[in-house]
Amino acid sequence: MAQSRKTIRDVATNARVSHQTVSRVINNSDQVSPVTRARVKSVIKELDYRPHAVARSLAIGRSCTFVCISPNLVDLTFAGILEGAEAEARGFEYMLVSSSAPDEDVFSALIDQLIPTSRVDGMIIINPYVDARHMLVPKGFPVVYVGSHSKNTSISSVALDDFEAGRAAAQHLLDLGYRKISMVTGPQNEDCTQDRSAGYRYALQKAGLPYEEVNIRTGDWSATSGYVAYKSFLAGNPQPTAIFSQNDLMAVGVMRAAREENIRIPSELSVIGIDDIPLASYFDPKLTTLKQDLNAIGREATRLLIDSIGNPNNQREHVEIAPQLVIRNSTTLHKGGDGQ
Amino acid sequence: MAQSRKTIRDVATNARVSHQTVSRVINNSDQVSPVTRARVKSVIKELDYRPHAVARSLAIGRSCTFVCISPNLVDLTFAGILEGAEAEARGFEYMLVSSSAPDEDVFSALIDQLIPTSRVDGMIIINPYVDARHMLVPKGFPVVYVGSHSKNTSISSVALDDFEAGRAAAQHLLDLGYRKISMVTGPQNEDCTQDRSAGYRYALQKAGLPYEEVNIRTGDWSATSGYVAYKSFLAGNPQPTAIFSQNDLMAVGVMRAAREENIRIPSELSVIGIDDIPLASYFDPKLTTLKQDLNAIGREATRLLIDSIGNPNNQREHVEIAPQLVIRNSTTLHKGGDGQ
DNA sequence: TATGATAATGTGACCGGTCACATTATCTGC
DNA sequence: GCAGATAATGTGACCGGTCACATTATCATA
Repeated sequence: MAQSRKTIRDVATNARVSHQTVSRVINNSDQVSPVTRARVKSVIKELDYRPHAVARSLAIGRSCTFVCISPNLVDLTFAGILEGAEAEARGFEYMLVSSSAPDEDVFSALIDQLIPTSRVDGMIIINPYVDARHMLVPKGFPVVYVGSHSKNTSISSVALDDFEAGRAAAQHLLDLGYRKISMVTGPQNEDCTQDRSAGYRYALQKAGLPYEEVNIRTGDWSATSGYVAYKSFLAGNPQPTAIFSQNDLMAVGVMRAAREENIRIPSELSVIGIDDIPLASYFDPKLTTLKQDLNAIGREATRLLIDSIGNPNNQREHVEIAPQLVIRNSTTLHKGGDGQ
Repeated sequence: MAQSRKTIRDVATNARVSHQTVSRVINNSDQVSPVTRARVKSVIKELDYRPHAVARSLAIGRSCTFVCISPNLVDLTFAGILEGAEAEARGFEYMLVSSSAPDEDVFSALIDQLIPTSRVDGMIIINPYVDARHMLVPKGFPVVYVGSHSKNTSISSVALDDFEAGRAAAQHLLDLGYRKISMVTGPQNEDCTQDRSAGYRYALQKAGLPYEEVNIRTGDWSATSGYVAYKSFLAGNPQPTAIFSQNDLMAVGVMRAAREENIRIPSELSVIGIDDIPLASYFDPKLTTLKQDLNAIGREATRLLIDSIGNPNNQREHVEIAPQLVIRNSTTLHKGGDGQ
């Protein structure tokens, strides 16, 4: 009863034209007379014909699909980027699909399933240097990195302006009168950790303050690691009065640890993060932070990918998205003397 | 220089067999002699031949790809489900791609881009009743719903055991001695809201307590709506002493609002949520909640989808994943007399 | 009216696999 | 030693589009 899928040739027969003419109508070629076009279009509607994307991909040699691979999906940062990238891709008539690769092995398997098999035309990699994954992409395949500078001249990348975020965070605390500013960083091997640290260092230097290792702790972006970092600060002397956490999650961990020690925030300890996670204003106190426009980052990534497919030989581009200071209640004026 | 893609026929020529024999080797048919198989395999390796997934899809008429569409990606609940579904699909040699559809229009566009074009073989829809999206899927196309009972006998679904979650949450508060238990619900038109409410009602009834509208507020799952709900409770009398929030986010909003009113949690107000969001133990106090195993829900969704493709005529299945009570610090024994 | 340019349409091969079926080689039993 | 079964392999069409090129219709110009 229910006849099988309609093809371009069914339409052709019904419209008394060749299959090629139908193809022209579908692709809006101007090589078709108005009357023929109308007739074909009406048959298409009548038969409820839909072009077969897979067949088209095979014929033109492109899948019109991008993939975005992130280390996981539950990190809100990644999810926000993904949404932006997806929306932008839709506008270019590309599909964006996403997959997560918790480790190098899964990543490698995904690459193998997607690239040599021609399933995707391009790829957005979030955090390419989290492990050796950037090594696994076939040379020459269109790729855009998100969250890291690409160290490869032929690959574009987008990221938060991490240097500026680090600088602005430190500067905010300096502006409030703190002279000793502690910092909890992300993993040291990640670009954004290094850049945020460099910004922090720059702000201190400009203020004539020394950069001291004793004020630094390394975390792994998790709230738990922020918690641990704060406990570790307590072992030192003097106690921190202002902490710049390189992301909000760790800042949340810091605040929890401080509460357990009965340290009041912000009166005894100012805390600033980076990200502006959705729940930032639901913690106690509401978290001061540098917002990153994840959606913009995602959109930009797609744009760069489309660019690099259009002009394979053009120069790589590195785009940085400006952070935005959001002052809430976890930072306040330093009132305990002149600090350190 | 760089010659183009190797095909099955290139391999055939080099191995001095027909293309069909190569195809047999690739698909592990037992109709190939060991010696031929070895020869073909070695040529495959030598030429670094990779099968073209798109061509294969066209030939066999299936794409071996599923899509999971959620209202957005930034909701951690959805992301967790996605991760589970993705991992399970990989095991079945299916790809799972994900896309988000904020509204009915985008959803409809996605459907059109994916289904009639044969890009995907099946679909997981998270929150199919959030708007009219469940109406938009072509009849007969393999679909699994997540987060709602399917009202359609031919569609399988997976969800948290929402009734049980509602019951257990209310029961936990009853066990602590509360007799008046307020509730903040999700949108009334959603299945899971109704089921969680029914569970709550059941627990009250079993305890011989009346169900009173005055103790109920409707939210939209957002922290903000929990905040608003609590403020609204304050307008009533007597003040709530125990609140069951149908998700953690709204519970967080309730806690923030309570703090603003200098209501101490849990001594003056016990709060319980549902979800166990990753940050649940970083709020102050740490949130008592009913954990839902998102990963399991996702895995189950994929399994059901594969089932329904394998046996198109079999009965639909509705799977419920049990919640798990996680007691933290936002609930405590009722000590103000016997309550209401 | 013949000529060439242009617009509109048609033809068949092709993308890279798989399928159904045909063919050939090998083995078994009588 | 040969029929018949079975294993191993080959052949060509096909999935549903697009591409390059061929053909025909239409028109302006000399």
